[in-house]
Amino acid sequence: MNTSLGRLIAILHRNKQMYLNARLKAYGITSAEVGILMSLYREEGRTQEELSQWLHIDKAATTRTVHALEEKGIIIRKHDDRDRRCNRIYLTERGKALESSVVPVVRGWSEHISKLAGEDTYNRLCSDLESIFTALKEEPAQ
Amino acid sequence: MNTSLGRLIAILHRNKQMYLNARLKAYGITSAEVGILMSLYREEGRTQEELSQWLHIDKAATTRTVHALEEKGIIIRKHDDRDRRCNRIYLTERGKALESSVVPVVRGWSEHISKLAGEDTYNRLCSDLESIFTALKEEPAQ
DNA sequence: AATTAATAGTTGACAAATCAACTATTTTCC
DNA sequence: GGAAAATAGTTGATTTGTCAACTATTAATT
Repeated sequence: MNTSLGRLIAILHRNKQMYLNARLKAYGITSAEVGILMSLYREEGRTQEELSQWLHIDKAATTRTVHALEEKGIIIRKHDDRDRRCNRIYLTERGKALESSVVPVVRGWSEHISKLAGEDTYNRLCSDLESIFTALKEEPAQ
Repeated sequence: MNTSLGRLIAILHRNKQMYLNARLKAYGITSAEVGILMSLYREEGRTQEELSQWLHIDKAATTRTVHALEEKGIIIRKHDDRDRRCNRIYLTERGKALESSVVPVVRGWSEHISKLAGEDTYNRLCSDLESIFTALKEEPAQ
């Protein structure tokens, strides 16, 4: 085999980040913030811990990205009254309004890749990654 | 579809970095440096530009990673006499000696994923990514 | 009920990468 | 041959993320 999985994954990852950053700059949003936003568009009121788990990023990264979004007035943090350790994250009006701009850009990258790969290959790729991901989650601690 | 390609790619990418960093810490090598090293193990004497293109990273990132490897005495930079703009990168004895430690770790992650996915899925994933990658390279400027 | 464990979040130090602006060479082409 | 353009590399500012050590709060154990 000529090349390694790791290299290809890294290249694709960076390609995505550059694609998103270039197109979201106009809205003052970065690629890391998109992850949080997309998760909130599915379901508001998640805790930072839940966001970290969803995105598989360190909770410290979540803290910083959430703070940045709060500074920009896109989300607000509220203490959970039942468990005051938790911050629950909600979209502001401005955050909600951004959905119609942000989602198409995110979708745009997937479509871009889908066109390059062909739809069948793309779908197969997604489901293969999905099954790896599932196995990864069930794995005992490394 | 429940989840997005972008999210899965990012998660896999971070999983790889953590895997490598944890196992290469003992050798004083980081995941970014591995990319350069693996490329040099294939062929020494590449220029920074060639390394940047191989890894699809910014030339500024290459500069910094190459400098770090030089500091550690793992590689040396030599001006190309034909074209003095170029730095050609060579492994030191220490760099060469590291191959037998570094390569198995890198291979270890691929094997780890291969086990999780199953060999057939893994091979299919690699070839699908490869074809996307080929298309990406041939693409006109974004 | 009090101590101990675990969980959620924050902070500081660092690593990995981008972009933009810069220097130094080499190529092009008039 | 000399001006302009292209190429290779560097540097500074910024983003994205990890890890480790910390504070608060809640849950478990005795």
